[in-house]
Formats: sequence, C-alpha cells, structure tokens
Amino acid sequence: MKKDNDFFDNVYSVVRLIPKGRASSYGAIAKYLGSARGARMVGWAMNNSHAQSENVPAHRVVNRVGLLSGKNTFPSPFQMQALLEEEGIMVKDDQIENFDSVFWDPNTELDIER
DNA sequence: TGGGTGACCATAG
DNA sequence: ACTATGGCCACCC
Repeated sequence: MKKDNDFFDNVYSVVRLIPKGRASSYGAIAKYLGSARGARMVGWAMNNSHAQSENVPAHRVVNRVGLLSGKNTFPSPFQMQALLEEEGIMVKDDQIENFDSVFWDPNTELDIER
C-alpha cells in the first residue's frame, strides 16, 4: 500500500542531504519534489519532523529571504540559530547573513547539471 | 464532508 | 518602496 506521507518522507530525505554550512529554502525543496506543491507543506513536514526518529536538520531550512521562520517552532528558538552558527553560518537578527553564499539548492547542486 | 490553518512564494496595486 | 491577496496542497476538527 501506498504511504500518504510520501511527501513528508521526501522532504526529510532532501533536508538530510543538505551539507554542513549550507542552508536551503522551502520553495527550493518543494520545487525539487516536482513542483511548488505549496511550499507551506514543506514547512509543515518540518513541523512534523519531530515525529521522525532520524535527526532532521530543520535548522538548515529557512525561508527564501534566509529568515529563520521556524525558529519559533523549535524546542528552543535559540537552538536553531546556535546550530547554524555552529556550522559557520552567520545569523543576524534571526536572519542568515550572506544567504546567497550558504544557499543550497537541490535543483542546482544535486540535479542535473546535465 | 467541509472549512480553516500553515516553519511559504509570487504577483498586483 | 511596502502592503494586500491569491495559490499551493496536506493535515486537523
């Protein structure tokens, strides 16, 4: 039988593939799954990521402006920023600095490049 | 069953 | 420039 949460599983897989010191965006992940099936679902999957036994580096996932949108949903809002800084990502005012540099797009990095 | 919500993104005024 | 609204699709009540 088919799994309804196939979408979630896909998201977790991609998030785990995010290299250290890099960050990705919800829309990029959603698009990588096939289309922007409502980037909101990606965030929601993250919200349920706590249900996953595997460690999902949700802290490496931010919105398109590099803002730590989900820090509020973390066990401790400071944990997300702390983890990011731990990996060398500079965070200022709940926003990633040089986001252009740390941005990791699965469509560009993983895929295809022909 | 139907309606509301959501860690978003894009376009229009 | 900023604010407002629509769209996307899965989950909860």
